[in-house]
Amino acid sequence: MLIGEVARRSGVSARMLRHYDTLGLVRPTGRTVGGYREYTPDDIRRIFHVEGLRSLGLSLRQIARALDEPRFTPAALVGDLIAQTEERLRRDRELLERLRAVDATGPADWQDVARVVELLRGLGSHSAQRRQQAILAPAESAPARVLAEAVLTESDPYVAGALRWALARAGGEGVAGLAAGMASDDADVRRRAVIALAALPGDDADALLGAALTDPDAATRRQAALALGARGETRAVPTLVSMVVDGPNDVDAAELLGALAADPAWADRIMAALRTELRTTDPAVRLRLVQAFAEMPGTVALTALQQLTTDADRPVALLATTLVAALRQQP
Amino acid sequence: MLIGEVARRSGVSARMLRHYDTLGLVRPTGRTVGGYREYTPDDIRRIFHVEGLRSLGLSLRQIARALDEPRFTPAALVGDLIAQTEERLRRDRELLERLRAVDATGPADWQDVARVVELLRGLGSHSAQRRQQAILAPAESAPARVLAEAVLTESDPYVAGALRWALARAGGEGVAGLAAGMASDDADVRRRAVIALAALPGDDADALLGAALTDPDAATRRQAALALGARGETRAVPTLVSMVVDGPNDVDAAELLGALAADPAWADRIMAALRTELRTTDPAVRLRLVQAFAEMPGTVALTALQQLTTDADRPVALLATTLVAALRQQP
DNA sequence: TTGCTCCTCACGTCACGTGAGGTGGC
DNA sequence: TTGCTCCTCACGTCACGTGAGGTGGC
Repeated sequence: MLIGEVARRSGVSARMLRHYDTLGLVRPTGRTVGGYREYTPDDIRRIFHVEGLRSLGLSLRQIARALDEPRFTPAALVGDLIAQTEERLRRDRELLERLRAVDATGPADWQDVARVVELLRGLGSHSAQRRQQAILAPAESAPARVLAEAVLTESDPYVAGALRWALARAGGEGVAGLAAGMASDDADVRRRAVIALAALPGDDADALLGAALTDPDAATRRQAALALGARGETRAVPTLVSMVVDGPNDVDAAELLGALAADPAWADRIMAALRTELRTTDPAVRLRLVQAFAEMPGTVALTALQQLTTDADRPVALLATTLVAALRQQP
Repeated sequence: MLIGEVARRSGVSARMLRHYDTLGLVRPTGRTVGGYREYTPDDIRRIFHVEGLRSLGLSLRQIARALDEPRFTPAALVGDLIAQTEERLRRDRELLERLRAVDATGPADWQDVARVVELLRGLGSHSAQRRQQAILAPAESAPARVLAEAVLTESDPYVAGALRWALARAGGEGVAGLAAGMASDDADVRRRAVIALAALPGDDADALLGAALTDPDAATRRQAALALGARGETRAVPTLVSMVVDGPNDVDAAELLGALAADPAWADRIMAALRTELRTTDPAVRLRLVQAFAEMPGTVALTALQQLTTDADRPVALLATTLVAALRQQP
């Protein structure tokens, strides 16, 4: 069979078949009188053989060895090819991430692109100091989306602080980026998103924080409650009350409850909730609740604490007495 | 700054810096008297600029355009780069799959490798006929692992049949491959795995089929019960009974229950289960149960059906009468 | 004689690495 | 004078595509 027909049947170009011939990879068994290459069925099988190995990513030289040196066994080479392919996949995944981040900022010119790439490079550094610099360096504010992505994975507290600052300054797209973080399976990521959202204004941020009150992770719920409480959102009250009961951040929670109790209607509800919790017998919990009473607006706090000065629970009565005295000293 | 120091600081080789110069990409602003390239801080910034764009996968010529033609805006090119990277990722993922499949067969020589590649190519064809051919062609039996993977995704019933046949012939690793399929989130894949397991002998296959009795997908559970019932496994009884009640494959299920009832102890249990179900008022269910009675061993069936000839439910009584007559005719 | 197929030789691609052979500045 | 750095020119890599210029067989 002449080279043209072989090319048509095998899908390998005539040029490549001549190249295989030059390399000694597939030598046609015969030539016509006119010097035309003549391929036998065996030659053609060899061509398919070669194409099969090529589809695994072997180079032509590797294939030549594979076909001619019986000693050259597949085991090691296939392993190498797997490792190389995995490495290429890893790099390409990283590249795609960078490209998507750049694309998301909608750059107007290549100057913008270069800035985002540099920011990403800085944020991807292993040195916390480099990350700091990358955040603080840009003259204009960095793209909010990129900062939002970074704040979701930043574990260094100072760098995270800088990121939140830059994010608040950048405005706009930041909330959307953090919303993606709220959908993460990783509780740490959700918690970081909540902390960053706390610093961003707007109804969208409010809504996301509200949703975070029912987060499966307790620390995330607490951060959301603190953020909402600070924004004067009474939705946070039940979580804040449970924070007083459970301990972590109880002082902050109590302070926010006191502020929310400035509204008399809410003062009643909050006091009722705290009194219900006081029925427990856990002494530590009762003491935290008494301290929370002291954060309530003046009269409310005094009335409640005075009743407790005669409580059967001795430490509670003592603490209440002390707090009443302290409150009376402050005009 | 001379080229050597620039190379050291930027990480770009001196050779590449000269190359950038030739391309006009980064031309050092000055030359010393001796003709040495002299880079200014601005030149160096430009080098970093170039490296940034290179990290996005732009070619040197694209970078040259990007830096010199203000009209050449990023939007389209970045989109193209994303598309190209996605395409490369897709190809590399496919390649990795092929390489892993080849590696898993532990080929002794390149002849083996080529055979597996050809089999994979055939199994990946869009034509069902090609897939058939690929399965039936190999002189030695094809690697079981590859066949197992293929049977999990094969939707053509004839090709799937050929695959199961080849798999049973190949033996060995097939069960392991199907076990992976049992862990799939896709109910279709699990069902195909169960059907293929049904044709493979051994305790491992038994165990997997047993586990499939509690599969979330009803069709998968039914296939598992039919397979286990056919192997004489009484574990399948509850599912087989519910198949008689629910309808699909009720005739097959009843037949298998009849066979399992050859053991008198199990005959009692099966009859008890069927009688319990007979308390329903659904006429179709009752008729299916009556028909199932007829599959029980001789005396057991006759006794049960005779009682039902006087059932208050008219169609049930008629069917029972007919079946009693039919059973009496067969010696 | 006219298309068509085939031949060999050779250049271009892309981002470099690696010399060879020579020179400038401490 | 001796290293060191720099210079230009040029070849090699890898798997091809694309001519140019020429020839064989229907």
